[in-house]
Amino acid sequence: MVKPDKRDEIVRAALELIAENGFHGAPMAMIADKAGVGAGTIYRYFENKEVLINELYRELEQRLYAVLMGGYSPEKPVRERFIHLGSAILRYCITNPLDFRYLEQFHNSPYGVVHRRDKFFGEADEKDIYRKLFEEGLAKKVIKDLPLVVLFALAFGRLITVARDHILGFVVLDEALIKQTIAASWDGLKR
Amino acid sequence: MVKPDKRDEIVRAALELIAENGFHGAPMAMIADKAGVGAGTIYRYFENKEVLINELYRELEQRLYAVLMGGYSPEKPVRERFIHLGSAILRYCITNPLDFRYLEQFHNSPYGVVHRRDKFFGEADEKDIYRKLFEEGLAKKVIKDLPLVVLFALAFGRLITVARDHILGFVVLDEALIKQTIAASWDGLKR
DNA sequence: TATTACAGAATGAACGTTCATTCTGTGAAA
DNA sequence: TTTCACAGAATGAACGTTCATTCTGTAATA
Repeated sequence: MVKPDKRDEIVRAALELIAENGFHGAPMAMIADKAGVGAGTIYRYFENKEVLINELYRELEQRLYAVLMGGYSPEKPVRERFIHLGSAILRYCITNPLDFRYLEQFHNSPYGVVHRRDKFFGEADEKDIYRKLFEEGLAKKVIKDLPLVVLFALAFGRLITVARDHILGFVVLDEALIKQTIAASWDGLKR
Repeated sequence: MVKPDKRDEIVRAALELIAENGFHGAPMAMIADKAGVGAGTIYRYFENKEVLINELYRELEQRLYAVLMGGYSPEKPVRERFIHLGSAILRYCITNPLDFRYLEQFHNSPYGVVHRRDKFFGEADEKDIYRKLFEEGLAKKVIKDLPLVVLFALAFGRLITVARDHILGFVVLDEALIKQTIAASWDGLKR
């Protein structure tokens, strides 16, 4: 009975508003307006704002995961896989600036910290390809002997920063620059 | 007539609350309470909340700048200077977690984006030692030929990420690990 | 006494959420 | 085919709360 297109409209509106104005620049009334829906209607689909925010995050996370896995071959060398993942992330962020901005907002909010803490102390996730990749790199001694968390920060912390600069208009990332950036990132990791 | 110690208390309370709970977890009434001051009193020292937030940011920026410049010798080789700056930043963030968290909150808020945009399109700042350092590195061909913004992201984006992980308790950064992290960061930059 | 600094109560705008009501589409009855 | 009854989807005005800011009376200072 529940038509999914209303739900979709709500999610899309929330994504757009939150990505552009932050959580506090996106009141429920405004989201409803943009979705072409009554304010109360949102609550037929989401228990409250927090649930909406978390559900949207999970959807984006899944989309990103699908993109990362596209063309990913676990049997290739560590370096190649690293470059594959790095390029995929950068490209995704650049072609989906709204998604990227939303993910950033989320990660830099209390929601994000809780989420990360849960992940960190929780069971190893089957989906956690980074962890696997780095652990293999460590075992094969092709990357520096540093804690996983530090490796992750070194590798991707910088990429995210570059993506943000692109979206804010401080650089224009073309194909060549993406390649060079990822290569530089790898240089920091490899032994 | 205006006693500066009240102002100081207000600033200190704001720093602590905002660093720990974000801008929206730090209502003016709570800041006043923590500062041991009436809510209205804040407005004798700061026109409004935004002004308070920006002023606090500028104070922290200056403190950080002073730390970075301590023992900095512009005549030393690029690599050494890079390592000096990187270690100084990391150490500052680690020993002043409140400052660090505040700066992060700021940078990830609309205030921060405006601030950065102004800086980017404004005149070259005399205080901008990174720019000078990287420009010199480029001229002397010791670092990769990439846009300044990308170099900056590669170099420090990751350090910030590592610092956050430390503060959130995901790694413990000891002296050795700091050294290794900075070294890895340099490896990504050098030609 | 006149002036300034201050605390905290008062104010009003903005927000998330609720709920009484209206709308819409479907299936039964005629 | 037309009419009617009904379920449940949708609505938006209203509510209670929270917050930044302003107002007001009081105490300290000069």
